[in-house]
Amino acid sequence: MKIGLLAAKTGLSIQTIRFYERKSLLAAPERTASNYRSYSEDALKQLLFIKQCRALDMTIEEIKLVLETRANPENSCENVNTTIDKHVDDIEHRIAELKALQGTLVSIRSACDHNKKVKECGVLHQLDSIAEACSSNTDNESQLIC
Amino acid sequence: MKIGLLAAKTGLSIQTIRFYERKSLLAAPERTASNYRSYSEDALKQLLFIKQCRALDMTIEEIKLVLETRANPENSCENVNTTIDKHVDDIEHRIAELKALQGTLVSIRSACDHNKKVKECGVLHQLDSIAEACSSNTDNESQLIC
DNA sequence: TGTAAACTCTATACTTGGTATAGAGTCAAG
DNA sequence: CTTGACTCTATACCAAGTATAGAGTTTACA
Repeated sequence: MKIGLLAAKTGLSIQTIRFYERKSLLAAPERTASNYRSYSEDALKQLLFIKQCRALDMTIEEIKLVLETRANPENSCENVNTTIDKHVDDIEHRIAELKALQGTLVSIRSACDHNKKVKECGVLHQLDSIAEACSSNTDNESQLIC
Repeated sequence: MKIGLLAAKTGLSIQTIRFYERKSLLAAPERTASNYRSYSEDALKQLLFIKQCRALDMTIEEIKLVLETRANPENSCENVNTTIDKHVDDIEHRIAELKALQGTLVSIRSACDHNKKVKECGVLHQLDSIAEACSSNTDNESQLIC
C-alpha cells in the first residue's frame, strides 16, 4: 500500500509517517519502480503501536527503546516496565506542577473581578509585586513563588 | 549594568535575555562605546515581570500582549483578564488529559508486575492489542482509546 | 606594561514532534 | 492528452530557549 492509504488507515499524516521513518521508528519500506514507498501490513501494525505509545505521551526515544526491546521475544521486558514507570512518575510531577500553577493563577485572577483601567488592575499589580519581591528578597517564602 | 549582572540579578541566562530582546519582549537597551548592552533598573523590573509571567506558563505572545496593555495606564485591563482566564482553562484541560493518561498508564503497567520475557510481557501485549483494536474497529468504545 | 582570564558581541545550529511549503515527477480518468 | 490527484525530496518553520564558534573588549594581577 502507498503512503496515502497508510496515512488514512492510521490517522497519521503523510509527513508524520515520513518523519518517523527519518527518526528510525519505522523501517524504510520497499519502493516501487517510480520510487514510491510501498508498505506491508506489518508497517501498519507498527505505526498503530507507535501511535498508541505517542498517545501515552512517550517520547520518540522511549518508543525506539520499547520497539528495540520488543523486537526480540527472548529479551527481558525490564526496560519497558522502567520506561512506563518513569512516565507515570513524570506525569504525576507535571500534574502537581500544573495544580500549583492553577492555584496561583486563580488567586491572581481574583484580584480584578471587573474590567478596570490598567492602573487599577489588581491582576497587573499582583504580577508586578511578585516580580519585585523576587528581585529584592532572598527569604524562603518569596523563594517559593520565585 | 551589563548583561551578565542583569542575568545574575534576574536568574535568567544571558542568551535568554538576548532572546527576549529579539522577540521584542524587552526593548533593545543602550550600547556602550564598545557595543555592550547597558541596562537600566527598568529593564530589570521588566525582566522580572516577564519571568513571573513565564512561571505562570504564559506564552511570549501572551506576555507581549500584557506588556503592551500595561504600557498605557488608561487602557482597559480586559484582555489581561481574558488572557489569564484562558490560561486557567487551558491548564484545567491539560490536567484532565494528564489524569486520564495516568489512569491508562497505570492500568497498562499493572499487566506485568515482574520482569518477564518480551513474549510474556503483559504491558507489551496491552500496547499491541489496543493498537490492533484501533486498526479494525470503528465503534465508539475503541474510538475512546484511539 | 603585558598578558591571561573573564566578559561580551553576532551569527548560526540544535532541541522535540511534528507541520507546511516549493518544485519536480508519476499515475489514473475522461 | 491533459487535468487532477498523488508522491517524491529538500527545506523552512513553530515554541522557548540552549549551545557553540570565532571575534572583540575589559579587568585583574604581576
